[in-house]
Amino acid sequence: MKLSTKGRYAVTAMMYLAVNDREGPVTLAEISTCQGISLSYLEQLFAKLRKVGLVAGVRGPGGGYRLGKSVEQVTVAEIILAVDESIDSTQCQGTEDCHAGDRCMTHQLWEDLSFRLYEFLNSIT
Amino acid sequence: MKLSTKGRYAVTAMMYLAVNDREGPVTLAEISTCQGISLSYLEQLFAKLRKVGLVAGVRGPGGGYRLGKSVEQVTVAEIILAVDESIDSTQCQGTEDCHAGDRCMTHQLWEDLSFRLYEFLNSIT
DNA sequence: CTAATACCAAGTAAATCACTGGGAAATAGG
DNA sequence: CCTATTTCCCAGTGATTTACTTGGTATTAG
Repeated sequence: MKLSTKGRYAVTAMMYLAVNDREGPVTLAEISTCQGISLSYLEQLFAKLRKVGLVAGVRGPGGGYRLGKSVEQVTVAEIILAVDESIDSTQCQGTEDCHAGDRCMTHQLWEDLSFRLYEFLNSIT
Repeated sequence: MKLSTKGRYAVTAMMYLAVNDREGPVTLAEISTCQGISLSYLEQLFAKLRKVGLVAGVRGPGGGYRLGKSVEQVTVAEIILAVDESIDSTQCQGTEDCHAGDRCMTHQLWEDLSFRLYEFLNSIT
């Protein structure tokens, strides 16, 4: 799980999409000028969002993007995982015991915390 | 607010420190072999942690690091903020209204979410 | 005195970030 | 059919960050 500007861009863009959904598809150019991100960078982010079905593209003039699911079904964690490829788990898993037979107690603690964070980020847009 | 491997390293290292605190200071070399991080990289992380008083170094043989505060007073958010320099806020703050007088509604939404995340990360080690 | 440790600084390959540029494909409106 | 608009696609690029390496200096227990 990762949380950087990239993920923030994706989340705010999705929020923008959710807010302005009823009036037809939303142009990437519009989001670009609003959020101050370059158009092509947004394209890359939305390519990933489209790949997991979070958004759907509508081509041609008057086109743009709309949400792929209903607003209630989209979680923040989902968006971030789609855009930021998640980081690998910890090393030293079970094989080597770190210190006096502690057996990576801290790693387990971290996994607990990580899971709680993930659960938290499943609060709806 | 940022959340990457760097922050995770710091948090797990602090956990390790908290667990093995009673038996004197903990060596960086020990943490290094346990977590699979290079010693000098750990030094850099602990330099930042020491700067904000989260840890205290003990020099000489038999030395190492111990916690700067009691365990209950250390929050995860604190550790991450000490290590990962936080990212700047959003652009377009109030000055330019994005679309049909929306006035950066999505940015406000993001700030709400960001604040809730921060509040959540103030759960003690 | 010596070894172990924290401290400090500079540099480095690799990855990632945010962006630029150039296009192809689809499609609404004329 | 033509054109403008938009999504889609791909390749490259400077800046920044990551995680590490190297080479030291300062402190102190034994």
